[in-house]
Amino acid sequence: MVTRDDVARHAGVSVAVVSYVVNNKNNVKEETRQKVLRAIEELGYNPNMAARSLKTRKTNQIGVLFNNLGNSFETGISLGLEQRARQYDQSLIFQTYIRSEEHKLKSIFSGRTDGIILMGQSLKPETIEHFAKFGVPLYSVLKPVQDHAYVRSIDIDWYDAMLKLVEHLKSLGHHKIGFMANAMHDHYHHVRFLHFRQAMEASGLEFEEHSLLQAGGYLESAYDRMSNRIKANPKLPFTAIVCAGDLMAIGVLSACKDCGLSVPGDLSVAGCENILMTSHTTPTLTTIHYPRKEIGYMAVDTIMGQIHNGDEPTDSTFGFELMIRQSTVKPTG
Amino acid sequence: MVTRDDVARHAGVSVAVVSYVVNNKNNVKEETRQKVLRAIEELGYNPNMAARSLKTRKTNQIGVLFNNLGNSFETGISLGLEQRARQYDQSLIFQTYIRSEEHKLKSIFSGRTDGIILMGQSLKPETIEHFAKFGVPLYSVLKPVQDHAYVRSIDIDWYDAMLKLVEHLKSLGHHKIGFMANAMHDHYHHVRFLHFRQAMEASGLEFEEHSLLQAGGYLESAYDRMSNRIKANPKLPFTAIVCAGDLMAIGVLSACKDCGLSVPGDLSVAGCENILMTSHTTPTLTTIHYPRKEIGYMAVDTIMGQIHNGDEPTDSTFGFELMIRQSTVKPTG
DNA sequence: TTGTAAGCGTTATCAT
DNA sequence: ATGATAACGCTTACAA
Repeated sequence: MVTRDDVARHAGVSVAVVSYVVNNKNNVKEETRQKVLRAIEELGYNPNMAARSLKTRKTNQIGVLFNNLGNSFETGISLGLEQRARQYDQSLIFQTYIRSEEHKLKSIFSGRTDGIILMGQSLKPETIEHFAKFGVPLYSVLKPVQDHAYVRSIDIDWYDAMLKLVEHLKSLGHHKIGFMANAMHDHYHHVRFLHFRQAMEASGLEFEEHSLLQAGGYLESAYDRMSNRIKANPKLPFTAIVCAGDLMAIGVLSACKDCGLSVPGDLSVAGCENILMTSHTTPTLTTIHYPRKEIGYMAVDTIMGQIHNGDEPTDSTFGFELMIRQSTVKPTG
Repeated sequence: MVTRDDVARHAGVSVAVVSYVVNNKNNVKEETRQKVLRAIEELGYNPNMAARSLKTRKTNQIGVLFNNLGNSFETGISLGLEQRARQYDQSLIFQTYIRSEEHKLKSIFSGRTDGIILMGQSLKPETIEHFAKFGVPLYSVLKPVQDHAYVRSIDIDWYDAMLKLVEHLKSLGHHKIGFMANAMHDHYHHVRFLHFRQAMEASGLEFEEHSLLQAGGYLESAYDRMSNRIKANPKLPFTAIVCAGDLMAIGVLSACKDCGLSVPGDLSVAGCENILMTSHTTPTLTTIHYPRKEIGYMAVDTIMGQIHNGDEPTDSTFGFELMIRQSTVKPTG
């Protein structure tokens, strides 16, 4: 490892001068600067980030808490996060969130990160307050189920989105609409479910508890859940189903195909995210466009404001769009 | 921020003792240990990782170089990396690799990472030698196009895989086989392409240059490329096409559908990765199963061996499996 | 069993 | 314009 001392010695200046050059201070004679730059070049010197962080109390790293790296909805958001973070010269340090290991986050991120971006997780108050105490900003993409004063978020207006989707289905003639979501109560799908129910009510439609299908994870579990449901009783209590995640909707599509249920003939299916795949399924999938990249950008902008300017973040919502495609049509009969 | 000094003062012991306790040294009286633990608890203390890294010269962070966070093949590998890294208590710091910004990696990772896992990138020799000089191990999932003595890799045997795939198509009666890949010459698709050509030759089939379709990125660009190709001349010079990436294959499927070309009736299509989606397309996709998670595990195991035991890594290959599904059948006519 | 103190590679204050 | 030097929070001989 080449240190600043080595550079200083090599260039025949003091360690301070090397720092000045590295940090672009304007108080260094051009000649000296060149000498130092040459030394840096010759030795292949790069400042040690750990040492720098220790001294400056800035890490230039932002933590990102995933739920599932394999979910293209979440990676789509990260794509936005990553691009924007790069512009700020910030590195992202990714962690998959596992509730039973939540306490580890405190040590993992200690002195490692200037702020943390969540993806809808409802952290334990104790954890949140730990970070609050040490002034580490938390900001969430996707509104967490459990609200906490220290964690503001950016999301779309799910109530409005669900209302549009439900109204769309209703206008086609659907009155019995099912819903499929991740079973975890603190999962971000829960927010979608709550708003779906409200939208149903506002539309004068009744939602029946047995029309809620819970599936553990993503595509495969949705496929299994739907297949089993159909096999148990091919007569479904709804003519359309909304899936909290697009991957789930694709699993449902696939299950219907394999079980001989025609979509959209026998059942209309809708998703909630507009991941790329949804325009390439057969049939193409009606869904809500979630502006992943833009929201990723805004999340980074916001947390950077918190970190560098001490901005007080607020909850904000971003526009969505209802994408009507082939998977939703008038119910038969 | 609570420091070790605060804890020491609060517990009425010296700073060293706090360190002993934190690092589970066995030379601390049980009573003192309890006192310290209580102080840690009460103050909400967590060791500052930056400071610890500086002293111990271990960061417990591993860099991961992505090409595209939006590609589920790559995120599938990361899923394996992440899971295994967690077991070693290592954090992953993700960077999207951009060739024109490659030099930045040196500073970004300086003092930040104990090793770096690549995903098939051919780094510039200068960059590789920089990390070699400072003893930062580099290890690649996916064999890079450009070989370098310092960068060993784990991958499947692409020649064998392509041979199996080509033989499968040949046995169905295909003699003209097209190939679609990312155009970048240093992209990991290139490795697949080279082995495909060898496999064609070994199978006694001729590969014609105009049967190589290059598409920039992933699903959408593959879709565009294929659509344009069909529109330009619906009579394709091949009866089957192998796509270097599954997402590309899905794009091709979609393009064929939209252009009125039937798969597998008019054209057989195969992929190379077996991402989850490939078993849910219409038709389901013949592809090569790439054991992403297992390879991710092994990559972490290997680099941990390099980091902690100074192991000399070697190139290794992992088993694959040919997944024959609906998208490849006997050519008509 | 516990404490003292040096040092990891920086930055930043204060002299010069 | 440049140079000493004291932190930053931690680990680890070595001393007590």
